[in-house]
Amino acid sequence: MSIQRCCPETSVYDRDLTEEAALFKALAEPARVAILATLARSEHEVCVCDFTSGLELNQSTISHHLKLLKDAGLVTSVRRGTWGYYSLASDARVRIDTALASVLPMKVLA
Amino acid sequence: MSIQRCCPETSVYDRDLTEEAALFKALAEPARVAILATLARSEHEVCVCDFTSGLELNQSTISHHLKLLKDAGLVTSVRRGTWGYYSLASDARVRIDTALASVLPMKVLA
DNA sequence: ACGTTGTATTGACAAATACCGATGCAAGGC
DNA sequence: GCCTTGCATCGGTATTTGTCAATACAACGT
Repeated sequence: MSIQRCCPETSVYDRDLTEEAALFKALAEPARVAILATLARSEHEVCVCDFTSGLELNQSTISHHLKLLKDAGLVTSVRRGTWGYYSLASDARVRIDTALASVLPMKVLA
Repeated sequence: MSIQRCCPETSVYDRDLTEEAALFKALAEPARVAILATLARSEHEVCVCDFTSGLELNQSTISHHLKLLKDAGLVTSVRRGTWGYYSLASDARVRIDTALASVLPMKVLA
């Protein structure tokens, strides 16, 4: 009988990935991806009022999601008068791509 | 007095993005990204026992995370004897890239 | 058959989080 | 000054989710 090893032992990837997970967590809600998708497609900054009228959520809930996105560094905000405007952070795409690459690196073709 | 409109009205992106959000939710936990990172870097399938010994989590917790990843379609599993082996789903990378592109489409350079 | 072993599942609990109503705040118009 | 308006924040509740202990299950060795 040969040795019935369970497997060619693999060591678990040990780099800390909490930052990457936190970034993905910001994307883990439909309302937030809808906000990001809107910002990514808009030429200009987007008024908060557009989100409160466009999303079927309470105004305070939308404010909450905007805050989470801002905390994640994915959006920036400006206040002009009583209105608030949000834009996609310039490095949002790069940061997500980088995080994704940390998890699933592209295979280098032989 | 000109009309003090808040903004050039922007409509919120209206396609349903719950699927994309669900996919990102699978990536929204350090343990799960560690599992994916391990699978992505392994030549072979990885034994569950490697995760239970490599991650500082209860065996049932790891089994739970593996299930979530499997439900998300990001990993596949095989049972061989009493051992279980997990692999990265072949389309995992593509599915995530596609989801990300749905949210943040690449800008087409003029 | 019986015990062992590796993994999945169940149940319970705690922590995190999404949601809303109410309130606070800052800016503008009167 | 006061009222209105747009947004943020606070407080509370309900849902989700991460975690573990205990148990179930399936395959193997004896």
